[in-house]
Amino acid sequence: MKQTKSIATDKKLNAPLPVVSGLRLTKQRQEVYQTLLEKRDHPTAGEVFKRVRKKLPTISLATVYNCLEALVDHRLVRQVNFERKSSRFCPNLVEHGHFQDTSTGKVYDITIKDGVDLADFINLPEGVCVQEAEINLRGAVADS
Amino acid sequence: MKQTKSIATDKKLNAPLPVVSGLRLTKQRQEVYQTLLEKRDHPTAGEVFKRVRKKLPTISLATVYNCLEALVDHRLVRQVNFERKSSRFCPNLVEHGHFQDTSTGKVYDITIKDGVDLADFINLPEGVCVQEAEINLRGAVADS
DNA sequence: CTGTTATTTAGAATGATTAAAAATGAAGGC
DNA sequence: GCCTTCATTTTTAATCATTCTAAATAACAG
Repeated sequence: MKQTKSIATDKKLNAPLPVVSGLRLTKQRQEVYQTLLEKRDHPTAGEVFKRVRKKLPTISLATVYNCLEALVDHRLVRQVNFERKSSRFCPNLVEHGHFQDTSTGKVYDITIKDGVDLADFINLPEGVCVQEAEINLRGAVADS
Repeated sequence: MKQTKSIATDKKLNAPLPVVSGLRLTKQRQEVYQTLLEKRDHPTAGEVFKRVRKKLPTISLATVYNCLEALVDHRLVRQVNFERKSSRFCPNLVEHGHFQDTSTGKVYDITIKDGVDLADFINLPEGVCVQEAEINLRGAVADS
């Protein structure tokens, strides 16, 4: 029984920031990452700052920006931009798009149909190699 | 001979800004719109400002922003955003996406295959009505 | 444990965009 | 065509998110 709660599991719960070459492990980065995992509502840097401060009251906003940048650079987090508003951050690494409800501003992940490839629906010019693809939708949600 | 150069033709060449309800016709708006039509390289507001000043040397940057906003609001121009960089502007009203060459920063229109619909490749949740769709790609172009 | 080097911090600086207020000009009615 | 009204333009200042700077701190290697 005790065995079922393995160290590995604990690590996964409390320190899930993967060890990646070139990314030094700091408590700020771990907490920022943990915060993104805990509530996947696509928070802005300012929102992440507010949440992380509950655990690390002395963290600075610049550090939150630094951490988010490091996580994005190392492909552990995706940065989502809608219309030059504040960037939002998303720990979902599965290829997906985003939908923003124009009345609430809330952002939701949109999954892509299985087996669909970019080249299936857009005309890519010769010789281009797509490194990042962003699909951002905005619209209304029927209130139910 | 004089007749062949009709008023209608002149208007089309020099004042192609469509008359749209609620959009008052000003020389600033006409020139901004004309500038976007003349060189479809997705200029930023600052770039538009530089170009328009050649025709209207007294126009202000704020006016360029105002004009672009008016054109976008009236759906005569599309605003294209890549990664919180300066917005770019595009007079192509046909549904299309954009590709940015990461080495030059240049932005190109990407056409969507005929008859393809959003719902064909993404899973849209029940009750959502998509009002705007943005497809932004970034990558490299093989030099030839 | 110690040195090296990246990271964090606080604060200032930047850059794109927007706002405010006064001056100007477009469109409709006479 | 002229007047009136209200939107638009202009200049300037302000805002906002984000980035930079320099000093203090903390990871990680050895």
